[in-house]
Amino acid sequence: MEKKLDNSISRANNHEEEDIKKTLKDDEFKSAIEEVNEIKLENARLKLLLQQIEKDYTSLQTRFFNICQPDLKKSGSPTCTRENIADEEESELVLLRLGRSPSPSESKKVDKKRSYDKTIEDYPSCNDQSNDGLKLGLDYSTRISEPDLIKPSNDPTPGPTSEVVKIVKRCDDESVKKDAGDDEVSQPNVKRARVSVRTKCDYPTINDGCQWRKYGQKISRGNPCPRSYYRCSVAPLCPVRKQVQRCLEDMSILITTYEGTHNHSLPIEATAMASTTSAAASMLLSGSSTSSQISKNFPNLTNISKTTPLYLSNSSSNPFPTITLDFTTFPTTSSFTSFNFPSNFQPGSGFLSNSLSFSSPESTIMPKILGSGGLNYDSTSTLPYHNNLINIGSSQKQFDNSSNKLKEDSSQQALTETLTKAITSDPSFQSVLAAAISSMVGATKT
DNA sequence: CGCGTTTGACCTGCGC
DNA sequence: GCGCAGGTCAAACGCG
Repeated sequence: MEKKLDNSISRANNHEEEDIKKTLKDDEFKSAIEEVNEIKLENARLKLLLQQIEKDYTSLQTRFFNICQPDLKKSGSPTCTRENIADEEESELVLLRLGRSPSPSESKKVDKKRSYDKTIEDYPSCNDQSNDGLKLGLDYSTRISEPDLIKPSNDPTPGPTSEVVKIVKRCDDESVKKDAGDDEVSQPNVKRARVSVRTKCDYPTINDGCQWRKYGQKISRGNPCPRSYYRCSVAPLCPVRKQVQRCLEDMSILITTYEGTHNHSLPIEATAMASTTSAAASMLLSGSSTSSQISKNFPNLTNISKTTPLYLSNSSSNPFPTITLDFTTFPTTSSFTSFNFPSNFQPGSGFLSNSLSFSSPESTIMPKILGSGGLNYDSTSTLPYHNNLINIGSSQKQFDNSSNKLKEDSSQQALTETLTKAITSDPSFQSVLAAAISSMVGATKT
């Protein structure tokens, strides 16, 4: 009897406990839900705050850089730290390298020069090319099969377009030896690459967006037109130089030869030309580690320069590898808005023969290009380095008039795959594409 | 007055 | 070693 009572009592107690537990759990659950909701709200607030901070940060970066740039230019003493500059560049700027960096000997020379020239150490933000700022690296290494190297240059068949890129490559054995003895053995040619640009221009010089200061003029042998020497005046220590000379055969043609690497951020409007010359220089240098290697890779280049009209009057004595870009079909009057890589690069020479055509500055928006199929890289070609056409811009003539029109109908996925394949398989394409993108970014920003 | 251009002198590398 | 040619320097000059 007692047992029964005990059992009933204990049962009642258990029941009570369960009820209590249940209510407690409900309360906990409710409070937990409330807590979670609060956290969610807080999270949303924080997200908004973070977005606001990011926005402020970006705008401050822009303002800060705008303030820093004139300071750099005027006083020559940077008012911003290297980290700041790097951060600024990362968000705002494209640092373009033409493939030349000051050699130690040049640095010494600079030290001896004019009093207002500060030492490179005084100029960390300009000097340090390995900083973390956003740079447009245009390095590329060729993958040429041995038969290609040996392939003779007996067939200087011009490319499909009438525009001619004359690749003038002189590999003076002496300079090669000298370069090999240099401190910068790893990139002996890099600092000597020159890009010559031929344009029809009525003005004394083309407006490439950069600021230049004339420091000399000389009448060179074989051309009565004086050659003018310009230095980049954007930064006091910028080693980039350009020579401007009228073409002897056609006075309306202006030959502008760029040499060196901008060690500073470039104005947006200067990126188009700088990226073009960078890409050209990269193609010229083509990843060969030594001058002799380049000489071996491109045995036909001397023949090309001899068999085609050559407008570098000093080409015979020019010890630097020079690539000449012919833009004479695009009259260049005020600014350099269109440029073209003609397509007569000889596959056997190690240069890819892609034709890069930017025909309109106003349609240079990357998503549009990718989305519209305006950019076409035919990866199905049996010769992946031969006659591939890249057509970027609003003008669809080239695109429509060729069999490439079929590509318009291909699916977006196929296009993406093709692009991916093209980009990953061809380093040259990467460098050209990088130049294209940077110039387009510049065009869209302006 | 500051900045850019002009121009003759000088430096350097290369070929003979 | 010498001469030539390309490239650079720096004082003079001009312009706004």
